[in-house]
Amino acid sequence: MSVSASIQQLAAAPALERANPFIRKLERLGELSAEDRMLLATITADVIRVEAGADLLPGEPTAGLLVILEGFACRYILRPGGSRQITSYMVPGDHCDAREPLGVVNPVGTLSACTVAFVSRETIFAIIRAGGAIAQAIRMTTLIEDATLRQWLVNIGRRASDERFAHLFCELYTRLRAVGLANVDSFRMPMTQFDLGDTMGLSYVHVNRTLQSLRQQQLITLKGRVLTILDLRGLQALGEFDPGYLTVRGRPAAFSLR
Amino acid sequence: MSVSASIQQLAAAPALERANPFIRKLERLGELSAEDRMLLATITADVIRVEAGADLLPGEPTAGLLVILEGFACRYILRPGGSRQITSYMVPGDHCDAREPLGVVNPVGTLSACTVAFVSRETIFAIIRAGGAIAQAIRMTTLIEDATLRQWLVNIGRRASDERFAHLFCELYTRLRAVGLANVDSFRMPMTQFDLGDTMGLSYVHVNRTLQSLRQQQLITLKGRVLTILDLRGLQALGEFDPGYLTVRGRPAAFSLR
DNA sequence: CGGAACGTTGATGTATCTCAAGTGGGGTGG
DNA sequence: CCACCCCACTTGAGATACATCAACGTTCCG
Repeated sequence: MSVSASIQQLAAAPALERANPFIRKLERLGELSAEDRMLLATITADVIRVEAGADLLPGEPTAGLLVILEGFACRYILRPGGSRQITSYMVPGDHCDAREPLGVVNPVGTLSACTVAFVSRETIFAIIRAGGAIAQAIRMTTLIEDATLRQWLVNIGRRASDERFAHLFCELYTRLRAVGLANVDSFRMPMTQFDLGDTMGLSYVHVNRTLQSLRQQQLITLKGRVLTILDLRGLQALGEFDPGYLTVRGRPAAFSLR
Repeated sequence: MSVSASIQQLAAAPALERANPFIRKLERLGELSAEDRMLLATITADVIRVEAGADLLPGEPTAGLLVILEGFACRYILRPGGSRQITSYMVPGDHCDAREPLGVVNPVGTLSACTVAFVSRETIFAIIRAGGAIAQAIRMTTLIEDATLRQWLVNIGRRASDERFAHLFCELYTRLRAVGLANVDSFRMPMTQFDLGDTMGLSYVHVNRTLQSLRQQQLITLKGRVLTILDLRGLQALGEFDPGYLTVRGRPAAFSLR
């Protein structure tokens, strides 16, 4: 063993924390202590690997929190006729409540192979009860999710197809950058055009034509599931994208009503 | 003063509670004690009257909770070009957080004249902290709102215009019945066809034609801002409406992650 | 009685859907 | 290593739901 190897080993724990997108996300939303980060690393250490196109819920009946560590998942609703509406994307670092307290289920499916952690109900309740920085950060995520959902409503309800994708790509770019999963101008986007259609309320044929239009407008390239943003300003302008809804304003309040 | 007058006075407090839609809504979502109901009546006693077309936020900078007691309001998002997307309706009994912790505002506007109560941040925080039935019920409302938003996404993203309205009318009927503001087959629906268009992502002209289609299908009548449901089963079938997302399943969990 | 806001109707344009037939690439089995 | 296959992507043509523009009717209120 060389000296450099032992140095690497010493640095291993913080490096793992940096690689854990759940920690990376939450530390932007609250002042996490070293213990908080350690705790988050511990409770998400037990992971499951699932393939693309799998349903994650209802899975573990006693589970409290489902955390995506790698890959893309989504929440969706199926219509009786079979058509599907994706209601949110879950990218690494995102989580959702694995309970179903309402009389209707909102399934979670994978859009790519995923690494997922389940945090038990008892564990997460204890953390929430303690009311520390983690609890605060998790409350912030629910506000951001709510705002994101409302933005999607504007997107689908009021914007033309190319504007919808411009907005979506800007949102994904921002979210993925926040957890270190986007390069300067590109990121991996594993969903199919079929999935994109179910996200935007469009047919997959029209998705294809819209993407071609965005390519022709010199805004993006998309090849082999890698999206490259050629003109970020242009894409933001077309999608009317303002990242404000994805970030907390100033110091987060000590309490949230949720 | 007659005897009957004093009897009426004796009965006044419970009668007021029954008339308070905030209490009526929350008591369906948690086991409120008599003290809880009294407390809710007290904290919403200080009301403001606002006309239609007014903005409610940002209004009281220190406010914690905005509660609609009479009338319809909505949350909406304006696009730079001026077009509007309504992201949720607020009917009597509904509330929202009057804070704006995110870097983007989501205004609340009235769709009719409204009676509104502001509950101070300190008051509501104390209630949330105490963790009683009221806190529990309020947490449930956020779950229901989230589920409702996702249903709207399906509505706008995947359903034809007549199906959208069928779903919306079923939802409103269910919500208004829960607070005693719908008759057996009709309720007051004060928004204009313009507002309905901004809700469903449709032009107001198409709203008008869609409503005519629903009338022609013998499903509803709509005159003078009163919607009458002629065929509830038919309307539910057309809108694929399942009220499950508006109700808690079984006994609400003692804790919610939110 | 007049005006403003809301609702209705018609004509025309267009974004998006549906149906249908390819193309391309990456994995698998022979 | 090649052939094949499957799945995603692409392209074309025709249908349609919805938007836009413009005019007119109606109701309500001052």
